[in-house]
Amino acid sequence: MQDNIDSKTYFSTELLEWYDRSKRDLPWRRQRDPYLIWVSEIMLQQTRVDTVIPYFQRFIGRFPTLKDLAEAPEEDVLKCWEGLGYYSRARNLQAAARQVMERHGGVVPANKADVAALKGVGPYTTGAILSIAFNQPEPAVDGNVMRVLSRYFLIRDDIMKTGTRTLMEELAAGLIPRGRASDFNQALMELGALVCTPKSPQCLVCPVMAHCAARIEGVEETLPVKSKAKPPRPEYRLAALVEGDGEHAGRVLVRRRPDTGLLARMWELPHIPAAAIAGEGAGLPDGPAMDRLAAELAAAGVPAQPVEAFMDAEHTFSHIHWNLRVFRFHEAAGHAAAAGLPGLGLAAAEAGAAYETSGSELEEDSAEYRWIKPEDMAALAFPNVFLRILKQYSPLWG
DNA sequence: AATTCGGGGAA
DNA sequence: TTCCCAGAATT
Repeated sequence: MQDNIDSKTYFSTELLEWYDRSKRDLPWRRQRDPYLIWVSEIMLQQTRVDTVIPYFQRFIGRFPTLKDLAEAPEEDVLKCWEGLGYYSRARNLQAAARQVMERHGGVVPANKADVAALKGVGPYTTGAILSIAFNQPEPAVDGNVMRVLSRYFLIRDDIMKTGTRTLMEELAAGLIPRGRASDFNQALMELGALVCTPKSPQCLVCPVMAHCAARIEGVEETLPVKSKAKPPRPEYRLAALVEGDGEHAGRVLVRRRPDTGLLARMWELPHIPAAAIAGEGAGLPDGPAMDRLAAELAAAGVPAQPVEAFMDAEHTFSHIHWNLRVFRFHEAAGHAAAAGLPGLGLAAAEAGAAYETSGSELEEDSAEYRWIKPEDMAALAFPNVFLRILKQYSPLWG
């Protein structure tokens, strides 16, 4: 046991010394404004430092104070988050900022219960805010920390299990040197990011290599133990890029997604589910696909004529893999084209059935549609996959 | 305890 | 390709 205590003391001391010497100069480390620390921590959830930096700079330029964020239109916040992913983080962050305005007079609270009660703030972020911004001795256990601790202390528990994180928090709490919670927690994550990496850890330059149990056993590459996530399920979708006519000339049709679920409240090109698309297995023809899409558009009050199959696009979410086939349409102002393509007979209708999915596939029937021009893109948040499509359509839309 | 939430960088 | 990243909310 004495050896164990020495091992812990050694770990904390050496890690802190290493951090003081080699920490990165990151934007959110240049001050200790709890609001800015908080914003950075939310952005950093499941997201790399290099990805976050430009978003952080832009975000705090647009919303310099918690009050600015609380008073902004939600659309502005979402637009600022565009491309960063996990958009509920942005909506929760703003909701929490409004919480702070109402409950705490605009001052980020410095106690555990109040911080943990903020929307979008879970166990990790609670510890991160309290320790980094207020130097309180709370653990902040993320993926980096679990990797470092699992190796140094040779912990073989599956880090995907809830109980393992609790175990790690108790261990991490006991490692925090008195008065150095802020630096120590950041040091732990910094080590995981720069040295104790998932693959090919740089043990030879690690400040705590001498007492790292996994290194001594030669098993550092096998830790942490982590059960594999399920692969994303494939989904096939038919999307429409509708060019406006007449008063809509120079515009394209977009719609806003529902308030909840995947990509909530983001804007997108209209699309419908399909069982498959041409080139993906069955080699289905494009005609029936365009027919179904035209019917969908007509139902939305937008008669349109198909022009061509424009492009395919893929996009992987955590749990879904989208295969998109995008068709270009031209608005047919004046007459309802719900009947579908001219010249498509019964055979085409039967082929169209092959696209249909088995379950209920009705898209949001009350979806909000809008004809937009390129300048409107500055105010509307789109998922990256649709930004790519629009950019390929024309640089005007990039 | 399992699923649902994006997107991209690195090997 | 595969992994996984300064995770949280929901069911």
